[in-house]
Amino acid sequence: MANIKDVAKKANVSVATVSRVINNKGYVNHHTRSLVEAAIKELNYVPNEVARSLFRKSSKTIGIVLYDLKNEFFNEMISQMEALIFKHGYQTTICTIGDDTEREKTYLRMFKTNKIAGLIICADISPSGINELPDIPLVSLERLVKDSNPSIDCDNVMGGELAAKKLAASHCKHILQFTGPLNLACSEERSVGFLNVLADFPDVFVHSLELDFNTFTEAEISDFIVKYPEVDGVFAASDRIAAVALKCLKKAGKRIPEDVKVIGFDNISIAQMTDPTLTTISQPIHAMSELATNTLFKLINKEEIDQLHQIIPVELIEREST
Amino acid sequence: MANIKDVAKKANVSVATVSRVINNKGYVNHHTRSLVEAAIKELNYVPNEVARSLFRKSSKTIGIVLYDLKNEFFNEMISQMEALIFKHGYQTTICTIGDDTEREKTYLRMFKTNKIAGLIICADISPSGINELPDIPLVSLERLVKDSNPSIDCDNVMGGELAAKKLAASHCKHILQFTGPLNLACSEERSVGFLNVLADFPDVFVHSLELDFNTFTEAEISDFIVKYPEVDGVFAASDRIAAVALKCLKKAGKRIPEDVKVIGFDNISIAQMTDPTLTTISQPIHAMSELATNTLFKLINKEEIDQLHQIIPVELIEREST
DNA sequence: CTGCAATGTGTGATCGGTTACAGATGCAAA
DNA sequence: TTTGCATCTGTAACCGATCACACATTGCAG
Repeated sequence: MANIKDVAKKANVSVATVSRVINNKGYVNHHTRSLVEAAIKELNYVPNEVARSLFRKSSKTIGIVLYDLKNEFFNEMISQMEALIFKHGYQTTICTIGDDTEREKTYLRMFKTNKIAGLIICADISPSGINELPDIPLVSLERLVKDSNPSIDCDNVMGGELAAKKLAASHCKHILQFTGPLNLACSEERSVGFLNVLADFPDVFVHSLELDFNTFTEAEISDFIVKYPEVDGVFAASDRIAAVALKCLKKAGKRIPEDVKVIGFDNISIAQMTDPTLTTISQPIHAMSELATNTLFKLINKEEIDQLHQIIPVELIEREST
Repeated sequence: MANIKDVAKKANVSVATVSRVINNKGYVNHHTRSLVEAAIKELNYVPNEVARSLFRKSSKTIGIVLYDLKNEFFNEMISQMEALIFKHGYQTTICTIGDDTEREKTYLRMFKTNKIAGLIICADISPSGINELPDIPLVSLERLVKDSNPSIDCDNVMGGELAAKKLAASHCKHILQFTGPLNLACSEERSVGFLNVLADFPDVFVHSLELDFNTFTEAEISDFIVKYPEVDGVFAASDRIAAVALKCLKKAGKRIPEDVKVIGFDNISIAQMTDPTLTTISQPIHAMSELATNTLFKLINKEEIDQLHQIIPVELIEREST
């Protein structure tokens, strides 16, 4: 592959001049410029980004840190962000950390030594991981990392409230709530919003079961459901949980929505494939991804950020299950 | 951040010696080594990968090219591959190209200038894109790119055959087949295998509808289904299509599996969330991802590859829908 | 005691760019 | 005529590593 020296030689100029042409920076005589451009074309020259990154001390890549890639919700997010990152002329590198702090540490080190330009974090970083965070622009999405970094979250409390209002308005009296892990802010907030609203309805009973978003089983859900045969309303912290609950309820002989109303959370595609389709709280994935990406690039370009912590409203999408 | 010179200065040695220590290469006196190691620890030094990449003319990153990120099947693949790539000490960068050849071209150029070490392609590359492919180790997964590159595919023909045998054994006579785009080898092969087997059953009728994996609609499917009220078997080229077909059949008053047997393809998580759960052809995602990644690293390390084009057998997973 | 191999270390070129600085030219204003 | 500024271009340092090569020193066989 041709390099800048080859181009300079072919065009009979110095490498500095070639550099000026390709970066459109500084003075270059019109005629010289066309000579250089001809040489570039002829040699099919493209500048070596690695060399540029070395000098710049920053490579044009953005890292996205995730718990895993198995959640459609996060996939949708990456998809949006990758498109925007590309538009800015950057590469996207992904990294899943799961619960492996060793891996988390290694990945964060890798990002550091690879001089990535920015980081979007949609995962819980361990305390030791926080110390390893590279000193580069960083925004957190759906999971607050550090108070000093910009964050984008959906209004989880509002989501819980909307679900509660809906079930209350449908005269549900015996409600089962399937929460996510309550040590996660998002799960906790959904539950708080939900319970707060229902506290105003003294004749409504709520029973909650805490589940792991990824490893919950059908048995856990169905065992819980059989304990409460009088159930007439369900709120689940994710559509996946809701879909499984729906199935268990049907197996238990319940008709949806006549006997039991079901509300999920996320509005992923599964919500439209269940039978009946699932009423759910929709997180504005597109808006959130865009905000996260744009905020990151503002940081990178040292532009002013109007609001450090942003909370995006959610929406209740009504379908057949209520 | 400290660099190799700082370490050299602190340890009172030359940069070459430091380099020898961190790369464990060449002769280094035991005592000198510990001096250097102490300096490294004290300065919290980590080598700059960008500088290394520049010299090596290759960065430790692997690119994965996809059509998009909205398919759970491919997400599962990326997930597996990312884990393996990480184990090899490499980064993973992802790139979705959709049908945008301009974007495809830009991304491939980016990979070239960023000196990525290898490429895994799970998407259809346009003819012009083929010319832009960087001259680096490359394997194609689920989509043959060039005959000269290693490829890994599942046995789509076998998948079609298994489905056909199952439906035939269940005495289905009026079968609807929903294929993927027939210009894609994978869709075509599934259909060929399916029809080949059924050709031996003169009393079986098959009607086929070609769908796009991503943009198919419920209306398309339901319109097709109402045309054939005598339907008693369905084979879909993906679980998503099968899930929607299942729903349409139920709406049309069919009982599954009593009236109609349904078989999908992929064995993604949706297949277990439908009601009834979906019988499907399982692609060994794990084995395929592992093979693809390992083959790529064999290429990178210039090891021998035993078989250029590999075809992995599939398996029929029987659930409630048959 | 010599010679050669193994061990240990440093110098400087190199990877492929960017850019500070210096030097040259031309032209307008003083 | 001199000064000053804008335009244009090249030289060389620099980004942070690797490694070929040169040059010691040491140990051991002959």
